[in-house]
Amino acid sequence: MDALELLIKHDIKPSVQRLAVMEYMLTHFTHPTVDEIYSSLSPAIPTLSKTTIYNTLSLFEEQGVVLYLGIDKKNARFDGNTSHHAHFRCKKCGKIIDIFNQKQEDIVIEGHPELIIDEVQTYYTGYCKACTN
Amino acid sequence: MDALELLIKHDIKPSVQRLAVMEYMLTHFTHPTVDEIYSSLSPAIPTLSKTTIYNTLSLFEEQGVVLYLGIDKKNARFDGNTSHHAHFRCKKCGKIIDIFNQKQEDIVIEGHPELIIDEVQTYYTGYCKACTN
DNA sequence: AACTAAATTGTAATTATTACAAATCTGTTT
DNA sequence: AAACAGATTTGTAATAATTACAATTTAGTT
Ligand SMILES: [Mn+2]
Ligand SMILES: [Mn+2]
Ligand SMILES: [Zn+2]
Ligand SMILES: [Zn+2]
Repeated sequence: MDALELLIKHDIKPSVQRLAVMEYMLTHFTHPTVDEIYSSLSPAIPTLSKTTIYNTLSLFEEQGVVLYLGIDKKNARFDGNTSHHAHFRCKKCGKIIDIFNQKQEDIVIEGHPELIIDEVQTYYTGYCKACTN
Repeated sequence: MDALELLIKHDIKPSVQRLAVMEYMLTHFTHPTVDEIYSSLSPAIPTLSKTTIYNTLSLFEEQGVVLYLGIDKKNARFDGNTSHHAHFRCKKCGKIIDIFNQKQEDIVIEGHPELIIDEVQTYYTGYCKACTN
Protein backbone atom coordinates (compact mmCIF):
# COMPACT_ATOMS: atom_id res chain seq x y z
CA MET A 1 0.00 0.00 0.00
CA ASP A 2 1.53 3.30 -1.04
CA ALA A 3 1.19 6.74 0.53
CA LEU A 4 -1.59 7.99 -1.76
CA GLU A 5 -3.82 4.94 -1.26
CA LEU A 6 -3.26 5.05 2.47
CA LEU A 7 -4.28 8.72 2.76
CA ILE A 8 -7.39 8.23 0.65
CA LYS A 9 -8.39 5.15 2.61
CA HIS A 10 -8.22 7.25 5.78
CA ASP A 11 -10.20 10.19 4.35
CA ILE A 12 -7.20 12.49 4.19
CA LYS A 13 -6.98 14.82 1.18
CA PRO A 14 -3.60 14.17 -0.37
CA SER A 15 -1.70 17.44 -0.65
CA VAL A 16 1.92 17.61 -1.71
CA GLN A 17 2.99 18.10 1.90
CA ARG A 18 0.82 15.30 3.29
CA LEU A 19 2.01 12.88 0.63
CA ALA A 20 5.62 13.75 1.39
CA VAL A 21 5.15 13.18 5.13
CA MET A 22 3.24 9.93 4.56
CA GLU A 23 5.85 8.72 2.09
CA TYR A 24 8.54 9.53 4.65
CA MET A 25 6.75 7.59 7.38
CA LEU A 26 6.39 4.57 5.10
CA THR A 27 10.09 4.48 4.29
CA HIS A 28 11.57 5.44 7.66
CA PHE A 29 10.47 3.22 10.51
CA THR A 30 12.90 4.92 12.85
CA HIS A 31 10.19 6.59 14.96
CA PRO A 32 11.27 10.06 13.85
CA THR A 33 10.71 13.36 15.60
CA VAL A 34 9.01 16.37 13.99
CA ASP A 35 12.42 17.94 13.47
CA GLU A 36 13.84 14.90 11.75
CA ILE A 37 10.93 14.75 9.34
CA TYR A 38 11.11 18.48 8.70
CA SER A 39 14.87 18.48 8.12
CA SER A 40 14.60 15.59 5.71
CA LEU A 41 11.74 16.99 3.62
CA SER A 42 12.65 20.65 3.74
CA PRO A 43 15.29 20.61 0.95
CA ALA A 44 12.88 19.06 -1.56
CA ILE A 45 9.98 21.31 -0.49
CA PRO A 46 11.72 24.60 0.34
CA THR A 47 8.53 26.41 1.36
CA LEU A 48 7.65 23.71 3.89
CA SER A 49 6.76 24.95 7.36
CA LYS A 50 7.38 23.10 10.57
CA THR A 51 3.84 23.93 11.63
CA THR A 52 2.64 21.88 8.68
CA ILE A 53 4.55 18.88 9.99
CA TYR A 54 2.86 19.32 13.36
CA ASN A 55 -0.56 19.79 11.73
CA THR A 56 -0.06 16.85 9.41
CA LEU A 57 1.11 14.41 12.05
CA SER A 58 -1.71 15.50 14.32
CA LEU A 59 -4.22 14.81 11.54
CA PHE A 60 -2.57 11.51 10.68
CA GLU A 61 -2.74 10.45 14.30
CA GLU A 62 -6.44 11.36 14.57
CA GLN A 63 -7.16 9.32 11.46
CA GLY A 64 -5.13 6.42 12.78
CA VAL A 65 -2.58 6.36 9.98
CA VAL A 66 0.38 7.00 12.28
CA LEU A 67 0.99 6.31 15.95
CA TYR A 68 2.16 8.80 18.55
CA LEU A 69 4.87 7.46 20.83
CA GLY A 70 5.42 8.95 24.28
CA ILE A 71 8.55 6.92 24.90
CA ASP A 72 10.91 9.88 24.56
CA LYS A 73 10.96 12.49 27.32
CA LYS A 74 12.22 15.24 25.00
CA ASN A 75 10.28 14.97 21.74
CA ALA A 76 7.14 13.44 20.37
CA ARG A 77 7.89 10.49 18.12
CA PHE A 78 5.77 8.96 15.40
CA ASP A 79 5.42 5.51 13.92
CA GLY A 80 4.16 4.70 10.43
CA ASN A 81 3.68 1.12 11.55
CA THR A 82 0.29 1.06 13.27
CA SER A 83 0.22 -2.68 13.86
CA HIS A 84 0.41 -3.93 17.42
CA HIS A 85 3.98 -3.90 18.70
CA ALA A 86 5.99 -2.65 21.66
CA HIS A 87 9.06 -0.40 21.77
CA PHE A 88 12.46 -0.44 23.40
CA ARG A 89 14.45 2.75 23.96
CA CYS A 90 18.18 2.67 24.66
CA LYS A 91 19.16 5.04 27.47
CA LYS A 92 22.60 5.57 25.97
CA CYS A 93 22.15 6.06 22.21
CA GLY A 94 18.43 6.90 22.23
CA LYS A 95 17.58 4.44 19.48
CA ILE A 96 14.04 3.08 19.52
CA ILE A 97 13.66 -0.55 18.50
CA ASP A 98 10.47 -2.38 17.53
CA ILE A 99 9.49 -5.36 19.62
CA PHE A 100 7.21 -7.66 17.68
CA ASN A 101 6.02 -11.18 18.46
CA GLN A 102 4.25 -10.00 21.57
CA LYS A 103 0.93 -11.42 22.54
CA GLN A 104 -1.86 -8.96 21.72
CA GLU A 105 -3.00 -7.13 24.82
CA ASP A 106 -6.62 -7.71 25.79
CA ILE A 107 -9.12 -5.04 24.85
CA VAL A 108 -10.68 -5.50 28.25
CA ILE A 109 -8.46 -5.27 31.30
CA GLU A 110 -9.03 -7.98 33.88
CA GLY A 111 -10.62 -6.38 36.92
CA HIS A 112 -11.58 -3.21 35.02
CA PRO A 113 -14.50 -4.04 32.74
CA GLU A 114 -15.69 -0.43 33.10
CA LEU A 115 -12.76 1.06 31.18
CA ILE A 116 -12.98 1.60 27.43
CA ILE A 117 -9.55 0.91 26.00
CA ASP A 118 -8.60 2.68 22.77
CA GLU A 119 -4.91 2.04 22.78
CA VAL A 120 -2.12 0.15 24.53
CA GLN A 121 1.53 1.08 24.42
CA THR A 122 4.34 -0.88 26.04
CA TYR A 123 7.68 0.86 26.47
CA TYR A 124 10.87 -0.91 27.49
CA THR A 125 13.91 1.06 28.60
CA GLY A 126 17.48 -0.15 28.91
CA TYR A 127 20.63 -0.64 26.85
CA CYS A 128 20.93 -1.95 23.30
CA LYS A 129 23.54 -4.37 21.97
CA ALA A 130 25.83 -1.66 20.62
CA CYS A 131 25.80 0.21 23.93
CA THR A 132 26.51 -2.79 26.15
CA ASN A 133 30.13 -3.42 25.05
CA MET B 1 7.59 2.19 55.70
CA ASP B 2 7.57 5.93 56.25
CA ALA B 3 9.20 8.71 54.26
CA LEU B 4 12.32 8.99 56.45
CA GLU B 5 13.12 5.29 56.40
CA LEU B 6 12.54 5.13 52.67
CA LEU B 7 14.94 7.99 51.94
CA ILE B 8 17.64 6.57 54.18
CA LYS B 9 17.26 3.13 52.64
CA HIS B 10 17.87 4.69 49.23
CA ASP B 11 20.90 6.74 50.32
CA ILE B 12 19.10 10.05 50.12
CA LYS B 13 19.90 12.64 52.77
CA PRO B 14 16.59 13.62 54.34
CA SER B 15 16.20 17.38 54.15
CA VAL B 16 12.98 19.15 55.08
CA GLN B 17 12.11 19.54 51.40
CA ARG B 18 12.91 15.97 50.44
CA LEU B 19 10.93 14.60 53.35
CA ALA B 20 7.96 16.73 52.38
CA VAL B 21 8.05 15.54 48.77
CA MET B 22 8.51 11.91 49.79
CA GLU B 23 5.71 12.20 52.33
CA TYR B 24 3.49 13.68 49.64
CA MET B 25 4.27 10.85 47.21
CA LEU B 26 3.46 8.27 49.87
CA THR B 27 0.06 9.77 50.60
CA HIS B 28 -0.99 10.82 47.10
CA PHE B 29 -0.98 7.98 44.58
CA THR B 30 -2.59 10.22 41.99
CA HIS B 31 0.50 10.36 39.75
CA PRO B 32 0.94 14.08 40.39
CA THR B 33 2.74 16.64 38.24
CA VAL B 34 5.54 18.88 39.50
CA ASP B 35 3.09 21.76 39.72
CA GLU B 36 0.60 19.78 41.77
CA ILE B 37 3.28 18.78 44.25
CA TYR B 38 4.64 22.31 44.41
CA SER B 39 1.22 23.90 44.89
CA SER B 40 0.37 21.48 47.65
CA LEU B 41 3.61 21.87 49.61
CA SER B 42 4.25 25.54 49.00
CA PRO B 43 1.90 26.91 51.71
CA ALA B 44 3.55 24.88 54.47
CA ILE B 45 7.08 25.60 53.19
CA PRO B 46 6.80 29.19 51.93
CA THR B 47 10.42 29.40 50.74
CA LEU B 48 10.06 26.26 48.61
CA SER B 49 11.28 26.59 45.06
CA LYS B 50 9.85 24.74 42.08
CA THR B 51 13.39 23.94 41.01
CA THR B 52 13.77 21.98 44.24
CA ILE B 53 10.77 19.87 43.25
CA TYR B 54 12.40 19.14 39.90
CA ASN B 55 15.75 18.38 41.53
CA THR B 56 14.19 16.22 44.21
CA LEU B 57 12.05 14.14 41.86
CA SER B 58 15.01 13.71 39.55
CA LEU B 59 17.10 12.42 42.45
CA PHE B 60 14.28 10.21 43.69
CA GLU B 61 13.91 8.72 40.23
CA GLU B 62 17.64 8.00 39.93
CA GLN B 63 17.56 6.27 43.31
CA GLY B 64 14.48 4.30 42.31
CA VAL B 65 12.23 5.63 45.03
CA VAL B 66 9.73 7.11 42.59
CA LEU B 67 8.77 6.25 39.03
CA TYR B 68 8.64 8.66 36.11
CA LEU B 69 5.54 8.25 33.96
CA GLY B 70 5.54 9.39 30.34
CA ILE B 71 1.84 8.72 29.91
CA ASP B 72 0.88 12.40 29.80
CA LYS B 73 1.82 14.44 26.74
CA LYS B 74 1.85 17.73 28.63
CA ASN B 75 3.60 17.12 31.96
CA ALA B 76 5.89 14.65 33.60
CA ARG B 77 4.07 12.57 36.18
CA PHE B 78 5.47 10.68 39.13
CA ASP B 79 4.45 7.60 41.04
CA GLY B 80 5.39 6.79 44.62
CA ASN B 81 4.36 3.21 44.01
CA THR B 82 7.37 1.57 42.40
CA SER B 83 5.91 -1.92 42.30
CA HIS B 84 5.11 -3.44 38.93
CA HIS B 85 1.83 -2.13 37.57
CA ALA B 86 0.40 -0.59 34.42
CA HIS B 87 -1.50 2.69 33.95
CA PHE B 88 -4.67 3.83 32.25
CA ARG B 89 -5.22 7.45 31.22
CA CYS B 90 -8.68 8.77 30.44
CA LYS B 91 -8.69 10.95 27.32
CA LYS B 92 -11.57 13.01 28.65
CA CYS B 93 -10.86 13.77 32.33
CA GLY B 94 -7.12 13.03 32.28
CA LYS B 95 -7.26 10.81 35.36
CA ILE B 96 -4.58 8.16 35.59
CA ILE B 97 -5.66 4.85 37.08
CA ASP B 98 -3.47 2.02 38.38
CA ILE B 99 -3.84 -1.35 36.71
CA PHE B 100 -2.63 -4.10 39.00
CA ASN B 101 -2.93 -7.88 38.73
CA GLN B 102 -0.96 -7.93 35.52
CA LYS B 103 1.47 -10.71 34.84
CA GLN B 104 5.02 -9.49 35.41
CA GLU B 105 6.73 -8.69 32.14
CA ASP B 106 9.76 -10.83 31.34
CA ILE B 107 13.17 -9.28 32.00
CA VAL B 108 14.33 -10.78 28.72
CA ILE B 109 12.28 -10.08 25.61
CA GLU B 110 11.66 -13.10 23.44
CA GLY B 111 13.66 -12.69 20.26
CA HIS B 112 15.86 -9.98 21.76
CA PRO B 113 18.28 -11.60 24.22
CA GLU B 114 20.82 -8.85 23.43
CA LEU B 115 18.78 -6.09 25.05
CA ILE B 116 19.31 -5.18 28.70
CA ILE B 117 15.92 -4.24 30.12
CA ASP B 118 15.87 -1.81 33.04
CA GLU B 119 12.22 -0.89 33.02
CA VAL B 120 8.87 -1.71 31.46
CA GLN B 121 5.90 0.63 31.33
CA THR B 122 2.50 -0.22 29.91
CA TYR B 123 0.14 2.66 29.17
CA TYR B 124 -3.51 2.21 28.31
CA THR B 125 -5.53 5.07 26.87
CA GLY B 126 -9.31 5.40 26.62
CA TYR B 127 -12.32 6.47 28.64
CA CYS B 128 -13.00 5.89 32.32
CA LYS B 129 -16.32 4.90 33.89
CA ALA B 130 -17.30 8.47 34.82
CA CYS B 131 -16.62 9.72 31.29
CA THR B 132 -18.56 7.01 29.47
CA ASN B 133 -22.06 8.03 30.60
C1' DA C 1 33.58 30.52 65.40
C1' DA C 2 35.51 29.24 60.96
C1' DC C 3 35.35 26.18 57.32
C1' DT C 4 33.47 23.00 53.66
C1' DA C 5 30.37 20.61 51.00
C1' DA C 6 25.79 19.90 49.92
C1' DA C 7 21.26 21.61 49.20
C1' DT C 8 18.13 25.17 48.03
C1' DT C 9 16.61 29.21 45.84
C1' DG C 10 15.48 32.60 42.22
C1' DT C 11 16.09 34.02 37.84
C1' DA C 12 17.18 33.50 33.19
C1' DA C 13 17.67 30.56 29.16
C1' DT C 14 16.10 26.90 26.37
C1' DT C 15 12.99 24.63 23.57
C1' DA C 16 9.02 21.84 22.10
C1' DT C 17 4.52 22.77 21.05
C1' DT C 18 0.38 25.57 20.09
C1' DA C 19 -2.28 29.65 18.55
C1' DC C 20 -3.47 32.39 15.01
C1' DA C 21 -3.98 35.43 11.19
C1' DA C 22 -2.36 36.20 6.52
C1' DA C 23 -1.30 34.03 2.26
C1' DT C 24 -1.81 30.39 -0.95
C1' DC C 25 -3.93 26.65 -3.18
C1' DT C 26 -7.96 23.70 -5.02
C1' DG C 27 -12.05 22.92 -6.93
C1' DT C 28 -16.57 24.89 -8.30
C1' DT C 29 -19.78 28.25 -10.14
C1' DT C 30 -20.93 32.02 -12.89
C1' DA D 1 -11.72 32.94 -17.84
C1' DA D 2 -12.90 35.41 -13.61
C1' DA D 3 -14.96 35.19 -9.17
C1' DC D 4 -15.81 32.76 -5.23
C1' DA D 5 -15.53 29.60 -1.04
C1' DG D 6 -13.27 26.47 1.68
C1' DA D 7 -9.36 24.03 2.89
C1' DT D 8 -4.49 24.07 3.51
C1' DT D 9 -0.15 26.04 4.33
C1' DT D 10 2.91 29.35 6.07
C1' DG D 11 5.37 32.46 9.27
C1' DT D 12 5.46 34.56 13.41
C1' DA D 13 4.33 35.14 18.01
C1' DA D 14 2.77 33.16 22.37
C1' DT D 15 2.82 29.50 25.80
C1' DA D 16 4.71 26.70 29.05
C1' DA D 17 7.52 22.83 30.77
C1' DT D 18 12.04 21.97 31.83
C1' DT D 19 16.96 23.02 32.50
C1' DA D 20 21.09 25.84 33.54
C1' DC D 21 23.38 28.30 36.71
C1' DA D 22 25.16 31.44 40.08
C1' DA D 23 24.12 33.22 44.59
C1' DT D 24 22.45 32.10 49.05
C1' DT D 25 21.46 29.20 52.77
C1' DT D 26 21.91 25.09 55.52
C1' DA D 27 24.16 21.23 57.99
C1' DG D 28 27.94 19.05 59.69
C1' DT D 29 32.97 19.19 61.09
C1' DT D 30 37.26 21.04 62.79
MN1 LIG E 1 7.48 0.91 15.96
MN1 LIG F 1 0.63 3.98 39.57
ZN1 LIG G 1 22.17 2.06 22.44
ZN1 LIG H 1 -12.53 10.12 32.61
